[in-house]
Parts: sequence; C-alpha cells; structure tokens
Amino acid sequence: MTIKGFIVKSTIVTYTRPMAFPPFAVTVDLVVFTIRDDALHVLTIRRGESPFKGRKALPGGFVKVNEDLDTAAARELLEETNIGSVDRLHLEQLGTYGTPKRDPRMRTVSVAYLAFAADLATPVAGTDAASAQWSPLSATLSTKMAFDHLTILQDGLERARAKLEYTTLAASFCSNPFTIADLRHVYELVWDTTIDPRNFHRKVLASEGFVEPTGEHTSAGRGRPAQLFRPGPATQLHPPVRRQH
Amino acid sequence: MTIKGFIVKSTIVTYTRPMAFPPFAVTVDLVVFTIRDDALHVLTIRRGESPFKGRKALPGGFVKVNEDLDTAAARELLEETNIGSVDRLHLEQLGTYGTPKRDPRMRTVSVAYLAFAADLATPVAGTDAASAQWSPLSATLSTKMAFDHLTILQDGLERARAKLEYTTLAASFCSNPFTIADLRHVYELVWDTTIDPRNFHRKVLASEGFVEPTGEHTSAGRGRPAQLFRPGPATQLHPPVRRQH
DNA sequence: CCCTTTTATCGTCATACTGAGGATAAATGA
DNA sequence: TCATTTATCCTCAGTATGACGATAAAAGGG
Repeated sequence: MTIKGFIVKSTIVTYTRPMAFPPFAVTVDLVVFTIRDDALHVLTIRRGESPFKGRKALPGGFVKVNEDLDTAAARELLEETNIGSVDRLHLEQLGTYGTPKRDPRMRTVSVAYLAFAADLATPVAGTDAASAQWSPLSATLSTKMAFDHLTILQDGLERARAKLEYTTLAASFCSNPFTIADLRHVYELVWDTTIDPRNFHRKVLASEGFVEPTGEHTSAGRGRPAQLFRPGPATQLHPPVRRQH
Repeated sequence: MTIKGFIVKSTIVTYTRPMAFPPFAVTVDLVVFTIRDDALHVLTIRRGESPFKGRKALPGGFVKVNEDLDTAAARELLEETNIGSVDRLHLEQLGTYGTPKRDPRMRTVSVAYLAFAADLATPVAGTDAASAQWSPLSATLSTKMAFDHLTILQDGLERARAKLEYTTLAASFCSNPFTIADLRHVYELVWDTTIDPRNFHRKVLASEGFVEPTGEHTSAGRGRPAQLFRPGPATQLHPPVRRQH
C-alpha cells in the first residue's frame, strides 16, 4: 500500500524508499536539574496543546533526520535555556521509553537525557505557554505530568542521586568558584538529607582531584569566610561519598 | 512536498495517517553474557546478508508495532536461546544508539539490552548462519563486528563490571546451587582480575542477603567439599564489593 | 570595643571494612 | 601414609567513616 501525505523536506531522499519496518517517531526528552533558592528545581514546559494540554512536561522534541541523539538533546537544551554551550554542563543519556500507548497520537520512542546545570542557567524567556521554566522538584513530583514524564523524572532523580555518590558531578551544579558548603548543599538537596559539615569537609579535601583551591576566599556573608574552589580534574570518586539508604 | 512509495502492511492503520515527523526504524539489540569453559562469553549471530555480511553481530530485531521495548528484548532473547522464561535471568536496558549512519540502509535507533545468563543457557540450534552461538568475549572484542555492535558490546561489558560491584547480579551467572568459589570465578572472569579467595569468602558471607546456604555440600572434585548456596533476597550490596581500577 | 552568633576548619576517637597472609579442615590421588 | 588441592577460619595493620569537641574568623548588637 502506498501512503500519501507524508510531509518532509524534499532534500531527504531516505523517505522516498520503500520501508519494510514499522515507523516510529523518535524524540528526546530532557531532565534538567538545577539548584535555585535552596531547593532542587527541574526544567519544565507547560503543554499548550492536546494531549495533556495544560500539564507540565519535560522539554524535548523530535530528533531530526540526520541528527545524532546526543546532538538532538544538546540542541533542545540550548533552545530552552541560555546555557552557554557545553561549559559547566553535564549531559548524559538516561534511558529510553517506548511503551506503545505512551503518546496517544502515534508510536513514539523517547530517549531521555539527564543534565545538571549551574544556578546561573536561566530558561529562555518567552511569552507563549510553552516556554521553559524552573519548577521546584518536590512539588513537581506530586503533580500529574504529561505522557510518562513523571516516570522519567523519577528515574532521572534516582540516577542523579546515585551519580553524586561516585562521581564529581555535584560540582556541575555549582557556579564557579564555589565553597565546600555550596558543594555540601548540593548533596543535601539532591539526597534530601543533612550531612555533617565537618565530615563532609574532610571527605571532599581527601578526595584527590575533586576540587582545587583558587586561593581566594568569600568576602561577604555571616560567619568565617570560606575558601573558594574550582572543580578538579577527577571525574570518579574512590571511595565514593557514602549515602544512607 | 508529498512523498509516495511508503510501503507498509495495509493492516496497520497508524501508518495511513499523515506524519509530521521523520520515521525511524527501532530495533533492540542484546548483549547476553554467560560463563562457559572458564571464560566470559557473549551471544552472537553471524550475519548472512549485506551489509556487514559474514561479520558477527549482536542478536536483535525490529520492535513490533504494538510491542513494548522490554517485551521486544525478552522476545528476542527467548527466540535466540533456550532460557526458560525469566527464571534465573537478568535483563536490563543498556543504552540507545542512534547515530544517523549506523545502519547504511535506513535511519535506525537501536535500544540495547544487557542480560546475564547462567551457564546452562544454550543458544537455539539452527542450521542457518544466523543462528546464535556463544563467542568468547576476549576474542570477540578484537574482531570487527557489524554496525556499531562492538561499541555496544564494550558498553555492556563496562556496565556488567560496574553492576557486579554494587549488586548481587553475579549470582545470575551461576546455575543453582553454587559455591562461593563459583561466585568468585564470576567476578574474576568479568573483571579480568584475581581475587583473594579468603577475603572474598569473608565479604560474601558478611553481605547480608547475598547468598543463603542450602545445607548441602559439593561431593566430587579436588579439595575440601564446599558449602552450596542459593541467591539471597538482597539485590544491592552495601558496602559494595571493591574492585581495583 | 566587647560579646554573642554564625559559619569554616581542624582534631580526636571508636568502629567498620579491606588487603595481606598465616593456619587449619577435609577431600583426592599417588 | 602423604603430598596436593581447595575451603574455611583467623589475625593484624592500614584506611575510611560517623559522632562530635574545639578553635578560627567573620558580622552585628549593645
């Protein structure tokens, strides 16, 4: 059977060949975390169209015909935020979600990505309802989200929590330079626990390559000025920062 | 522009609607590890057709129109091996690979899955070249595989190595019941290291819920008979089994 | 200017876990 | 009987961690 009405750019030759496989739509969806106002936030959009009109959703979109998955994720992230390219940014593949009815309109497979942004990242301003905004995570987790995005968000949170244990990624949440206390707040907010400042301080300084002192100190604020650090060269932590389960 | 020549089965209603997105083929590919003859093996097929005719490839296939991704992976696994359903089997999503030119024939996104099988699992016998077989991993890693399957295999190995650290999945490689030495061999072969039998023995027994004694002992073989165990209820290990990096 | 408050940083101590390796137990085969 | 092999138990030192005392260095109020 020949199908008509398949609309693409005329330059894409691939579409003109017969296909012996079921066609899927492939999208990328982004779980982007940041810390604002002493709370973990996630980047969301509000859907302006059916299905799930009015609900919050993760930012994302279709993968283009000649676009790599990672590239598509990075492109969507740049489109939704003002993050200056890959600097101070971590982006990794989270998982793929392809339950048949997850999008009632068509058979869609979504490749989810997880990103950590420093506080200074701001969503792109926009007047339409679809513009991205930072939503407090705790509130978002108890709302109804579009599609299976709540599941993706939960998986992203769990991945983020695990990653903090054995990687240096917590520094990706901090604007540069940062203090040990800033770093500790990241762990406390992501893990939703309190951590002993003295033991944490010892642990971070004992982890070679986690942070490097800049030589500077904080000036303003209450209490004793704190040493300032930048991220070190290490990416993995041996042994990891232990979390109580 | 309207494209003609898009050929699919007429029974699939979805296909007959206009699509405003690029169509992708979605496949699942399997990285299935087992231990045979004191070496780590991976399940492979040999490609009988172009492209990559004659090369080894990971078993896999197209996801069906109304099939979940996990279901498709389990189906492919059952089709290629005689593993009796989900018993003694671990199957998890590994990652998704969608570089535009990874399949020269069409734009394909492959969702890779990782599975651990006990030794008793055997590939389905078949006379054609496409029948699955166990290939020694070390040799396979230095061959040219079809598509990007070597990359997927490397990622699967790294995932498996990491998983042994903090989960009880090593028991999935062992036929039931097993000895502590059997379990240690799994770690040694997957990590490609040697482990002190005494310290490993202590670590396993100290990890609550990792293994449960059956009360039986091995009868034949050299040396003192070993106690037999079955997998315990735990899935995670706190603290993990440490590996030298 | 003194004192309280706040936060950063250092130190102490008991406990837990690991790596190295000695010693014993229980089987097989010469 | 004895050497060999493997399983299991034990000791000991080094390292990491949790709990928490103590000090340092700032701000702010009287």
